[in-house]
Amino acid sequence: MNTYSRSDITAPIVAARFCGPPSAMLGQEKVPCPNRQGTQTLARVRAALFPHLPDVAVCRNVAPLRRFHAGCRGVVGCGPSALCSACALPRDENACDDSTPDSRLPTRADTAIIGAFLPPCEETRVPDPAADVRVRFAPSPTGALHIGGARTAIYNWAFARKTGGTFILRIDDTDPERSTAENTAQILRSLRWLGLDWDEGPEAGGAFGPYFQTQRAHAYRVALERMKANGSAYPCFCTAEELERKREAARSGDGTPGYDRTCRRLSADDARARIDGGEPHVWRVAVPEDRGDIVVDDAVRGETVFPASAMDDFVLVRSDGTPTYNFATVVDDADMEITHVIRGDDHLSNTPRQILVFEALASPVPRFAHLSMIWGADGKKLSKRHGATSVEAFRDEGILPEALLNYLALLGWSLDGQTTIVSAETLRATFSLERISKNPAIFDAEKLDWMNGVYIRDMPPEQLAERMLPWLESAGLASRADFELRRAWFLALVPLVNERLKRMTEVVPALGFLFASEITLDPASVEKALTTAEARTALRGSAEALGTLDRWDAASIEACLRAVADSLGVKPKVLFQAVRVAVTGSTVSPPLFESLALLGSETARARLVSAQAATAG
RNA sequence: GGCGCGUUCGUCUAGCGGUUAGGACACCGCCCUCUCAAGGCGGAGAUCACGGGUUCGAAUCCCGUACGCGCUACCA
Repeated sequence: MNTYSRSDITAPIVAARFCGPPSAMLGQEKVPCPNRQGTQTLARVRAALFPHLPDVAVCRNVAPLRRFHAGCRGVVGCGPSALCSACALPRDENACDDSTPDSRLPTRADTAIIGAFLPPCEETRVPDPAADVRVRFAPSPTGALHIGGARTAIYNWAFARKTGGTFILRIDDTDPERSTAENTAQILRSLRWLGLDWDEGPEAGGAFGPYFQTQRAHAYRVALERMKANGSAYPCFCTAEELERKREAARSGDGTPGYDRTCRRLSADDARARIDGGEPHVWRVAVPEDRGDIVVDDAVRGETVFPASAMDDFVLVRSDGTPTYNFATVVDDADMEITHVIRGDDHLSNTPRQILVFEALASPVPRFAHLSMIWGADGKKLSKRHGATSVEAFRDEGILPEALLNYLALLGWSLDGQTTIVSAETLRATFSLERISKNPAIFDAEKLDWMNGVYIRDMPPEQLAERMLPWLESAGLASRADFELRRAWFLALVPLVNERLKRMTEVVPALGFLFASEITLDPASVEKALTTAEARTALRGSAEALGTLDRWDAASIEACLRAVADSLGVKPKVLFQAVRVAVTGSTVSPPLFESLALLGSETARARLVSAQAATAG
């Protein structure tokens, strides 16, 4: 492992590819690029604005904030990953710490502020979206991961895997009231349970962090500075009451609601004076006057056009300094170089607003793909009333992760219209944005159950046995030690149930009679199969005959019982049902002879006897 | 109110100008069978929301209408 310490920094000057005004340039040199073949042009620039810094160079369009050790504060834009440009050592997240910033080096905020004053770079990097896909799933930890979010995560993951891109997990925890660490933990757990792995994000690290919005305050500050500098953001001092009044007026008026841009007309001096005077204010985007209609080329919906006139100067930063959602996500997406935004339909109307911010930041606008919502069976928004909605609830109700993944993947996406069983492997090999459907979908729990059954049936026996154990354990019927001790016996359980289970929760009711020492006979079953004199005779005959068996296996038991039925003149079916109820407690059970074989001769005969006693009177 | 999105069997979907509108779940029937399942075979189920166009021809393209949903916050 490569280690790194602050003293390893030999040059106090941070260099990067330079594209600022020549007057600011102190020197220029071509150096070998540490990250790829060839050279890059480095420049040294006097940043007069930042006297506490040494000579600094930045390029605003070459991803100025990327790819350096967390503690290095370096700047570079050259290829994905590999070396830290400030120390030229391989990046190793764990070896760096960000706790003691070096005052000689520009902070991230500094570099970006400088960038804002520089003209656009001639060599704007044109990302090739096909070659370098970066997608993100950005849940808000205000609750458990629900199936809508899970589906969004699945699509993002599948798309990243299919394209060989990067899947990023980011936590949108800007709502301090409702965001909890436990929710975050649960979301990570749910994603992992589904088999989704992320390349960057919590517990995975990555060069574009931090991945929690609450830790990204500086990024929002920097972005706002840039927007202030290029005139795309302005302070607004209007009070809530004033705004409310304006909204009312607009709503009853010509039908173009939104902020009336009063404060946009303030002079710069005026605004500065009021800010300096401590007057509370928010920051708004200045939607360009000459901006034409905004078209969103959505991968799912095609081109949708939003009239620019409908865009008002919405708030970017609240009066308490925190960013609004539409600002924060864009800053994050821009900083993290997200190429494709795959998310819920409810954000489609926000997209033109966000595009405006991307443009103001001079960042490439990602491709969008908006997914339709998932509804409950009644066509209403999914809620507790519809039963399980969180991933963990499905887990607890005996749904297999691969089944939930499969079901959710097909709820809004199709491979070919025929295929219904899609493994994670085929998903990651075949997923495409083009085959996402536009229609909202209603969640069909019955189909999920069917699919779960398919996965249970198709599972290798050893694996099913293994997966059944936790359910038996939590019911107090078996233990791990038990399982290890009698592996063959547990394995033999599988064929009894694998064709009969829809959910893993059914394991215990289906197999309980094989574990419990005592069983209770289901009254309705007794009524149906045990009340006749014929049935009691059958039980007695069966108990006796089985006692003489020297081979205790399914075939022998079957032969024996058929012989008993024959000699007693009782219909085999009648005898079997009587025995079934006596031994399993119910008219519905796994196959009788196999069940008896696994139960053991002793217990089986004991139950036949006690059932006679129970029904005698 | 304004803007945007959506509408193919009960449900999920295929379809991208010419199909008997295909598949899956659920449902019904038959077969198999020691119960329940699973499996096999078959069936019913969609005037492609509605109304206009364009076209020789439209579920597919265009325009309206209806209904549903989203956004229109110093929510996310």
